[in-house]
Amino acid sequence: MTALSAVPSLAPRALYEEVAELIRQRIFSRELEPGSWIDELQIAKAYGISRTPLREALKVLAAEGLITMKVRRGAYVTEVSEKDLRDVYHLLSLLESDAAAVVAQTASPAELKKLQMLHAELEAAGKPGKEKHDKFFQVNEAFHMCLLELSQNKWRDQMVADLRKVMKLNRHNSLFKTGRITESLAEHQAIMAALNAKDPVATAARMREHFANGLMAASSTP
Amino acid sequence: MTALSAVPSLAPRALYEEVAELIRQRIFSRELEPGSWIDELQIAKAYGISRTPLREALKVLAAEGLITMKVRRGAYVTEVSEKDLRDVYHLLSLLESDAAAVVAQTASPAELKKLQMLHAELEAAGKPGKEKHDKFFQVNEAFHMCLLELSQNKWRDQMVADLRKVMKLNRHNSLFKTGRITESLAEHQAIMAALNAKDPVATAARMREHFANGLMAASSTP
DNA sequence: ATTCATAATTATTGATGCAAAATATTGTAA
DNA sequence: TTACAATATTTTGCATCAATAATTATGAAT
Repeated sequence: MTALSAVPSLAPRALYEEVAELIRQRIFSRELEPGSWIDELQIAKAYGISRTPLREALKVLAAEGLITMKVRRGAYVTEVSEKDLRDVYHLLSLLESDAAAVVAQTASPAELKKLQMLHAELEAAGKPGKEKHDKFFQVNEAFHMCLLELSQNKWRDQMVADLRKVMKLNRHNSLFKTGRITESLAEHQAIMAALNAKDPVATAARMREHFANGLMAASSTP
Repeated sequence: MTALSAVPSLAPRALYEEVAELIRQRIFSRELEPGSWIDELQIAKAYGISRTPLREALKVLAAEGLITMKVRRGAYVTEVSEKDLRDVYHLLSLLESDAAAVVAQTASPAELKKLQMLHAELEAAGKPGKEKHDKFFQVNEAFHMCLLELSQNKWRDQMVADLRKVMKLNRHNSLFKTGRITESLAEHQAIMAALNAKDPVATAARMREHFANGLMAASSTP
């Protein structure tokens, strides 16, 4: 679902956006390690572009928190501490559980069905034996993002998206953790049940539990 | 050669940062109105700078949500709808009440004293007769920001700061509203009491009420 | 007179060049 | 040999320049 091959006629993105996405992926894949310096000249040359759009892309990534700008010293991939990770996780829990409560109150039958379908897709992707973990994580993110969108608050969408990007900076990240697939599916199941019951308080509680468990899994593993 | 006063302060900021701050202020003062197009050439000429740092500044402001970039159409000051305002307010309430709960649990006596002093300053600034509303709003923001900082989550600090900037885009903004000074002081008093009692649940509840009242005041006034 | 097409103007976007600043290197002296 | 200073190189940051895309204006044809 990368927008790298986006149709230019329908979704014309500026070059700095494209470059930002490319660097994002290089950061997530840890090709660019946290703490490392970003060589503007080298990257510009590698991509065959000038430094101008590259520098604009770096500003965008800095605003997202993925890189840190130091005056007269250039751009560095952000290093996230254990505390940073906990802090960001706490905020994700807060924002997403609130969003889930909103959806429990406002979702139409069709919207609930859409979530149910994504959940089914998630269960299929999480079947033991299958080793398509990428698919699981992708659908998992789609589920969370769908819930977010249904809560109809674009400002929260943006914040959660940014926070999730920061989470991806960390190698030991429960959002990407294997081995918690079964538990995660059960928790999603509980969330869906609360949503179908249109119980905002229970939905928020289930979502908070989902995050709390994820955090425990992340911190218990070195 | 620049028209900007390049004061070499202790924390030297890049030109694009300075320019971003200047444009921020022009947006807050409504010199640049929401929806209006930002003339790069004119501003660059007015500030006596080139368009390169200006464009980087615009990228920063776009990330904050203050301006919106349209492909091949330049930058526009963001227009916030009534719904946007409610959405942002909702998030501020969520984030700040959670922060308050954290502070209720963790604040040291010295930190509580610092908050108490800011509260006293706020009461002094809000005394009827005095017409220094600017002072009141300034101390009010300082109080909220101090609480935020005490909750020790820089990511939340950043998000709240950005959201508050978006709030400032709106003219009818309860965060700046006069006439609610007395009520606001009483609510702050209640928050302080809950903080001193080290009761996180009550503190969060008082903070939520504070925001709910602020929203009502904002929406009831045209 | 209205509509469509083409040209011209205008504004955004990307490239290149230059100066200032910070770091690395080398040389000298103690 | 080590420490300090001066020089050289690297790199950021800003300015200027060129090209591309879009909008507006103008003209012709129906």
